[in-house]
Amino acid sequence: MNCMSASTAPRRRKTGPSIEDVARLAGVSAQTVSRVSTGSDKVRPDTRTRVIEAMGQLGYSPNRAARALRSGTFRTIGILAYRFDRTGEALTTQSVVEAAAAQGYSVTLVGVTNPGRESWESAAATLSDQAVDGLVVIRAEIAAPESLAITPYLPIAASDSRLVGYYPSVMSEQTAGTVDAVEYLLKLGHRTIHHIAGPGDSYPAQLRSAAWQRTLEETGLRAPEAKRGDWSAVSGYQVGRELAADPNVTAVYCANDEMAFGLLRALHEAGRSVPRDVSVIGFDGIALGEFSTPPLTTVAQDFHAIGLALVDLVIGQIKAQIRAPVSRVGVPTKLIVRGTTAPPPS
Amino acid sequence: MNCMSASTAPRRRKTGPSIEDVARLAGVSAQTVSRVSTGSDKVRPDTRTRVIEAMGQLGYSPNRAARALRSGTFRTIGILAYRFDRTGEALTTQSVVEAAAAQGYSVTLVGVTNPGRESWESAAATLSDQAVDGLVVIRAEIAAPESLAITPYLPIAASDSRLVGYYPSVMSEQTAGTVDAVEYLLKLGHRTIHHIAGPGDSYPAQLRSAAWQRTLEETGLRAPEAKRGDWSAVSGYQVGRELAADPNVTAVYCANDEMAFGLLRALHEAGRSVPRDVSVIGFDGIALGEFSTPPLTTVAQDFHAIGLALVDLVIGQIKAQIRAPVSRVGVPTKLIVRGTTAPPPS
DNA sequence: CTGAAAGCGCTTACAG
DNA sequence: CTGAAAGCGCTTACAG
Repeated sequence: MNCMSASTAPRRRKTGPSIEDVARLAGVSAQTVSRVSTGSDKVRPDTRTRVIEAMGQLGYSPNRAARALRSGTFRTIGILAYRFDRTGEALTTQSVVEAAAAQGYSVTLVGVTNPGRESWESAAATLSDQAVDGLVVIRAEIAAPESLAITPYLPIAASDSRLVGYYPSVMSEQTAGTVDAVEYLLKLGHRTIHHIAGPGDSYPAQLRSAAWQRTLEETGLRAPEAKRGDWSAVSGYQVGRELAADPNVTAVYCANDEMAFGLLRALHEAGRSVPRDVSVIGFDGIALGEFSTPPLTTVAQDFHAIGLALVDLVIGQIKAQIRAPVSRVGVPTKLIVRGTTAPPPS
Repeated sequence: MNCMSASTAPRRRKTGPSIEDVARLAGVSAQTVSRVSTGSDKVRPDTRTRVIEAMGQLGYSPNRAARALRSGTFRTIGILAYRFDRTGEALTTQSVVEAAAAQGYSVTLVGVTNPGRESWESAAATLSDQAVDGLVVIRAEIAAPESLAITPYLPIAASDSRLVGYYPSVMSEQTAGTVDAVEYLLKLGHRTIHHIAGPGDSYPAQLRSAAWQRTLEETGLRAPEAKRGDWSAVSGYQVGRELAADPNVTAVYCANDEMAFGLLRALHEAGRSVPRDVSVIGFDGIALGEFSTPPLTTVAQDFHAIGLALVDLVIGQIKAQIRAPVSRVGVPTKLIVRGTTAPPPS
């Protein structure tokens, strides 16, 4: 499993040059060095130049711990999530990192290893112990908003349906997105739309299911019984097999793209042609959706915009030194029509 | 795009109780409180209890900045990557977060917004300015290892082919994995194996291409000219169309799964049946690979094991207070045979 | 097992 | 525009 090769000389880690070292070399006070490194404008140009030269020569960079201790700010925001490796979380995290970096902030990941109540409390406890100035919560799958016991003064922004109404929030307009999908299928001529829902304890899943049902009912249709998956492609495949076996099924709205992938395979195996026999729409807009067979029609979320808004919301609060009022920013979804949708067989 | 609703009273953020407050309440010295919070065993049980009670009552948690400043350790490791939202990076990051948390470490993300030389230098500069005790570098796509100017005393572990030989490294055994894939196709009876390579400036891509070519040559075959993609499914689709148009092509080894997805679609559109007419193997083992049509045979990487090994390597160095010798841990890949491979048409 | 003192490396008032 | 002093909240020697 491994092989060792030549080595670097082991040595104790030494701490870098201090502000005093720079001050001495530049012939100024530590005070002035500090002003230069924080970007204050109250320094004479030639003094500044001398200091910057000394910094370069010594390879100085300010000790973040000392700076944080004194100034009371870490220039770091935390991301709290249940997992970081799924589509939504990963894309949002990437966007948060970029947006935060653009404003000079670092990002620390705060994971929750299991979704039980206890671990959320410990995550919250860890949080106050954390070196962050603010917090972004993304799809955290908590049991109850109250269990997220965050210090009342910590700036926070969430993208988690459960937390809407409790904290400043940024959410995709899932209901509108669902309506778009269902109405599109209806307009294509389908007599009813079946549904693969997400897990029952997921609030976004509930939202999408409710919107699907309501849209059908408002058109005077009775919603057929929904199948339920767990977001995974396997689960979409499993419940998809029942759907594929039912000749009355001509259109299915899936609560996410991965389950749609599973359904696509189930339909394929059952010899049902997509979109000739059955139309399928997913939700999320994952990159690979363009390369399913056929390419997946989907309701795409704009995770990039969500990350940006989240960072703006948190950094705004940090700068203003106040927790923002509870609010809700809605980010529009977009129906991307590709190859899995067509009129029903005549 | 948004709507505001009722508000929480805006208030200034206040700093929590200090160690002195706890000491006073518990009737001990700050010293003793410190011993309790750092888990020292030199405290009498009843004293400890009293202190813990006081901590709970006050909601005390130690100020990380002060602790870091005094002790010289942040209990944080940084992850340096070009992006965090692709399969490999996201899965490795998740694994690093879990493993780090298990040892009481937080994880800070250090992104590199563009892959040019300059930004790597600035990322490295930012790094010394960063509050981390050690660094994990994952698939960073740097131009040259030398451009990653890390303080020589910062503990580091990398999972980046370019960095092997420069830093302690953890890598999938890509060459062995490629050999497995190519030999499997050969054993199935294919007369030659075509190849969709990754981008030319990617070292992992070069490794996989070289291993593919060498394996063919060692069997006495001349390797056909490789097509080149950029890791994306679209690129796999584009070069895949040429492959699909060539009747001599019966087997293709793709440098990653996403390009394989693109190829699958190109073959499908060209009316070439998989695996009857053409066999396809990918690399990575993404979750959706099980749900392509047909399910994708692939060389899976164990990103979880990679993350674990990375964390062990870094934290080991932090604890030992030395930069580890340059080493290389190889993590085996695994050929997962699914539905895209079969003997060639007779 | 417990405590009084010093100091980690900065930035924040306060002078000049 | 620049500097001398104080102190952020802890932990690290050093005593006892």
